[in-house]
Amino acid sequence: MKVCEPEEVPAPRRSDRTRAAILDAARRRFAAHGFERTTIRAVAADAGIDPSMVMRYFGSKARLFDAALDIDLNLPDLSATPADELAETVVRHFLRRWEHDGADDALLLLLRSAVTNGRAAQRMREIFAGQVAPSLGEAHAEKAGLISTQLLGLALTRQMLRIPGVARMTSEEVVAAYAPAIRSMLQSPPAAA
Amino acid sequence: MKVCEPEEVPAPRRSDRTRAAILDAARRRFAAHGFERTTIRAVAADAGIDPSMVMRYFGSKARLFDAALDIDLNLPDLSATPADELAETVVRHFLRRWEHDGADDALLLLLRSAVTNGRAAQRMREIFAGQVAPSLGEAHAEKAGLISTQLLGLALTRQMLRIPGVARMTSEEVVAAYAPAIRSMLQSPPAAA
DNA sequence: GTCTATAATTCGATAGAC
DNA sequence: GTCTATCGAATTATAGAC
Repeated sequence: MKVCEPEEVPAPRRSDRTRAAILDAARRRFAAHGFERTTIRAVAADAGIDPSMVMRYFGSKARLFDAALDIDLNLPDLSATPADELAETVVRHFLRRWEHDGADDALLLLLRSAVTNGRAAQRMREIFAGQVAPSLGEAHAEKAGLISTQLLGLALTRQMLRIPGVARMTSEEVVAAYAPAIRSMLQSPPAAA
Repeated sequence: MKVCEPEEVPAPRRSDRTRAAILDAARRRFAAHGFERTTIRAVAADAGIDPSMVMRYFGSKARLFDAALDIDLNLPDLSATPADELAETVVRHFLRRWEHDGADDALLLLLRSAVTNGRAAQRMREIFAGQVAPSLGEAHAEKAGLISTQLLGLALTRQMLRIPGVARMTSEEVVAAYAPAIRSMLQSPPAAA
């Protein structure tokens, strides 16, 4: 039995660390400035390596972008949460994320790119269908679009545009203001298709 | 009495038309792709003139951007609207705008630029303080931020990201889904500062 | 694997002819 | 007022040395 790797099991290649550093820097840059304003040079500088290494690992700026958009929102399973607690729970979940991660949050990264980039918008639709809707559980899956409006609107006004009336509220004030609106959406009958 | 101008009174200079064409093309480009992806060359091509004319009229890309962001949302005065009708009215107003103007709507132009451009975000805050809040009337001015979250979230999911669950609804289904949420926000007591 | 050097584009901005 | 021509800077991407 060879004991040459004291770290985790899945064989941490020597320069997977470089790859991860590039990806991390790219996500931060894309999140802060979107696709166009992000340069490979700046990503490489953040990662502490040479710009050509980015090309070597990811081939092109577009493929780096795709790799950066391969995102797991890491949502909790809310399918067992009682309907009357669901609204508060989901709002608190995202507020806590944004308090912790700030502008680096994966959802904000996607949002910032998706408004001017068709590929990012497509990825966002996939993520909402594959992660947000399942997280809410089958009972509320058809309301995922409506809930998304609330959460994305909140991300916009509070985290990105920083509109004073929303950005200055405390977390609990935000929960108190938005949870009733979300709850009313969960309770109302589904719209006919 | 000289009768050499058969048009409107305010003396339509010969090449105010050129200026207007540039501004119109710029607004469309900025709205579709944001600041960075918009090139002066493309704007000029859309307007049917030479790129150097854009420079002559506006000096720089940044000043063209500022001119394009000098926007009147043209909001109706809702201060006299009864509180229980306000929610439906404001949602219908924006849905009708977007049906008519599509992606060229001034609010969408601003939004698309504001998520990656600090100057556009600042302009958006000014416009919300100077146009949206006054439109709602003094009684609901402090709720302008919350209402903005709803409207911007709706703009995002329905017009820009086109998340299926929201984009496929009819106008009246959207009104029925969102108006109760907005109404509950207008009725709830203001959050403490 | 990492870096240097550079090719090939593209863009904002300027100068100047007509 | 409008256009031609072009500069200088920044960028993606490639080729190749070590």
